[in-house]
Amino acid sequence: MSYTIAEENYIKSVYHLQQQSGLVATNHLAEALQTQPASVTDMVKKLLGKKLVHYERYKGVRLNAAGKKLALQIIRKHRLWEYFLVNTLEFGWDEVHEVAEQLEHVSSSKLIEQLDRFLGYPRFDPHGDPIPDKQGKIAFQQRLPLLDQPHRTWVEITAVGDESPALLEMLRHHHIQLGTRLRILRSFSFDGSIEISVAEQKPVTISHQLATTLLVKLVEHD
Amino acid sequence: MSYTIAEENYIKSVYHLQQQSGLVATNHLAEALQTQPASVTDMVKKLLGKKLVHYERYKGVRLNAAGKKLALQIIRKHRLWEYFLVNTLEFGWDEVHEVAEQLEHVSSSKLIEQLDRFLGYPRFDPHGDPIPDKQGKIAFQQRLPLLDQPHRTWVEITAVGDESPALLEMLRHHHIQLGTRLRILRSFSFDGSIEISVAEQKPVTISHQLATTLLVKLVEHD
DNA sequence: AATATTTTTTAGATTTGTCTAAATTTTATT
DNA sequence: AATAAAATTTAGACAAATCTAAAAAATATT
Repeated sequence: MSYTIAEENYIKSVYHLQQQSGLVATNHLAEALQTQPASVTDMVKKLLGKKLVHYERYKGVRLNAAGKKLALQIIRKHRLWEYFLVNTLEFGWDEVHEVAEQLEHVSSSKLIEQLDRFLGYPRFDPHGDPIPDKQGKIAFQQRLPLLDQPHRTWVEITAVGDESPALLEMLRHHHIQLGTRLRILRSFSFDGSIEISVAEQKPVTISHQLATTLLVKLVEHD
Repeated sequence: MSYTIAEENYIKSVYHLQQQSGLVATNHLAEALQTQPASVTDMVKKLLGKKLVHYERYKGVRLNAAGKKLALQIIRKHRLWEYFLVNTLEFGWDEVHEVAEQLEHVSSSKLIEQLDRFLGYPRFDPHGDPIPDKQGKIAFQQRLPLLDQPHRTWVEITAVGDESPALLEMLRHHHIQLGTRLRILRSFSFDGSIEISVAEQKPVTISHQLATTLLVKLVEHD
């Protein structure tokens, strides 16, 4: 079975939206896909016909097993291409999404296998999101809000909240990227900013807004 | 301006066909694109509307300057991807065409720039066809039929006639690839086969059929 | 030159994915 | 519980790219 680009985009959106809401509402999907609710109803019926979703009129839509499997394959392709663009072609973080949206619809299992191999079977994309493997299996990694962590505890950045150029610029300025180790030294109640120590360097202060975009895992430090 | 995949495929086909015939006939284009003549007429009118071709009813179609420029950009993408697939992802020669057909329609000038850079600005694809540069300029290289070359003259393989798995297997067997230097030692009138010496090795005999697929340039040998 | 054949175009239909406007169902409010 | 508001679906239309069948033009043949 092969699917159109439109179908693949719907499946991907349903996957992402149902992570939060369980059943996905027509309007919600229309908003995400920048289209009209009536168009969504039409397409959902097609996906139902292709046995990729569960659907009840006026209730909402969600992926069945086949739909989830397809979604994971599309997400795999998207994230592998993002990894390629950033790590091989030296794209900035913030420039990859649109291109990966196109590349993810290229259909060739050999292409994806070989790309995965060439890249060294990466398990996380440049934003810290997991790359499903060939079987659709997703590696788990902690993604705890940095701000919830106790002071002086060493953590490692595992993901970032968004992929805007502005955030990228900010993180580059502080020499922070995925994998960077740091710990909170203190926090200021005045503006919610925090003082952190990045990888043994001398402490710097970052804004509350920046801190909220950072997700971390706990690490033992030696 | 941006173009649909169908439009790009038509432009590419017209480009290739007009290399031979000047004006491209409707049936000829239909044959190349595996579609009906009526569909070709429809699309050619669209391309005329977009000012990419010259067209006169019942006469034929050919690219104007804008159409040629577009065709060269598409061909550039196709051949860069083929080079990538063979040299980076270790595809066989014969496996790249279909995938490159899809990749060539991904639209991102940064992607192509960076890919070109990553690959080291190659000027010829894995079949020996030239890769147009950013400006659409094509490098020239001799492509003389091997069989026309005088005996004992050193030549270098610059291109191959087709991209079949069968030909690839045959060439691998003889350790012949693009860039291989060889010379004809003698030819046999019985079956048209020729004896060649590949890069100082001991002579081998190859069939007439194989010899006709090989294109070469003259080289000075020391 | 008249006729037959081939090529090309036109006319009208189909599929995919979308839209607007109207109708229907569900949910919220009084 | 009745009514208002919001969400969703249905009906009918449209653009892109294709098709088949018929008409028109160009080319070849007698």
